[in-house]
Amino acid sequence: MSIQTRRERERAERERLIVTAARELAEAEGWDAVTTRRLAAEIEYSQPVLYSHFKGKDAIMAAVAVQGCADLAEELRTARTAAKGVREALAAVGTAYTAFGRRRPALYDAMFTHAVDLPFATPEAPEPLKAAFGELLQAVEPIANEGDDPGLLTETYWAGLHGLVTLMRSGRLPENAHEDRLALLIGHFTAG
Amino acid sequence: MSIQTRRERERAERERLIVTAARELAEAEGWDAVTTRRLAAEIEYSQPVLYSHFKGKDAIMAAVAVQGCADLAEELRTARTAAKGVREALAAVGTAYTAFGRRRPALYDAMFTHAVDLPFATPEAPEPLKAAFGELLQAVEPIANEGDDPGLLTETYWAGLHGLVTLMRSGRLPENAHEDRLALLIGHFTAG
DNA sequence: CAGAAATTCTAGCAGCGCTAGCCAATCTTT
DNA sequence: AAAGATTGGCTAGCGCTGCTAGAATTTCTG
Repeated sequence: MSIQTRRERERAERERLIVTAARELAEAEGWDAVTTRRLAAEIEYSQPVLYSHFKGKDAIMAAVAVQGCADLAEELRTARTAAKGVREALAAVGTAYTAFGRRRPALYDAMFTHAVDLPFATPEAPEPLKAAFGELLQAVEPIANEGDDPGLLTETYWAGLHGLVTLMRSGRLPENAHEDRLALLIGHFTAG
Repeated sequence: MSIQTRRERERAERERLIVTAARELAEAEGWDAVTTRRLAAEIEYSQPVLYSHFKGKDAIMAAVAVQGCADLAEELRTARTAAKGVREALAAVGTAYTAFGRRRPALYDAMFTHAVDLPFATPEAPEPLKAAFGELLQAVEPIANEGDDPGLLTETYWAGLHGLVTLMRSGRLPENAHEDRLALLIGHFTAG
């Protein structure tokens, strides 16, 4: 029993090592640099070891994405709780969200851009995903007009933020006017 | 001279053939299926011929994206001009945009998701890109509050639409509530 | 018709995700 | 404590990718 648990503990630790190495490598050099060979070298094991933990590279990215959602949720929470009013909270959360996307592009891509086999808008979604969405929801809920579904409104607000981040990051929207666009988006959501 | 022009004409025709084949293959089986070998077989030439026309696969995708923007611009124009009022026009354009993204996902990805080496928000941007954005702009402009930059407002509206399309298509937003979210987005932009 | 020039093809490189099958270290049993 | 069983990691390699060098063929020129 003790030996068994020690092994399981070591395995879990190595799994965390893989996910952390993948995230750090992706954040440092982009996901293109995260090859299974490179990742294996980074953790000082051979390639097949990765496949004893994860089904494939996509599953590793999914694990990184889940971890990233926890980070995002925390940052959103901090921003939201520090804001004074409901309008300020919505703005703070929006600013924190887009800042996260710009500061950690590779992580953001794993979370919200890359095609990934994760249940999102369902009860089976991993806890960190629901937590991140929940932070948005708590910021949006107070400014929802009666009759509006807060969940749907949050999804729509999220889509706006996501669009801003991705279009800007791919060079389709100029970076310098980001603050103005964000203000416009927030303004149109708080005005309603 | 005549021989020269004939050759150039044939070359241009083959280039169109490549772009069309790439688009059709992508729309039929997804971009993963568009390998240089497969594409070469499709146009009945050998692989290196592709590289005499385009710098690489990404350049082919960029060409497909430009073509796609022309398509989108046309559909947006149709939707906009058929609408009765300014609010209806904004809604019609938004609906047409998201419908385009859902109906032609591979094309949409090449245009707005895939990292692509195209000048977007500059005067040097290809004409079809500016045309597509121009359609959005013409729909947004009439509902802009005074003091708001219509260009920035259009970019923000675009971001909202883009976010809805991409998050839904990647399974992060449930498909069934799309109409409701779109209505919310439009509503918050027309309410101003 | 022969030489020159342009164009297309064959063949191959390096690297990718992923896996079969061997080998060694570890645990169990006598 | 030695022998057998089992777990686990490694080496090597498959089929594929985007891309390219250089041979070969076709086309035009003198």
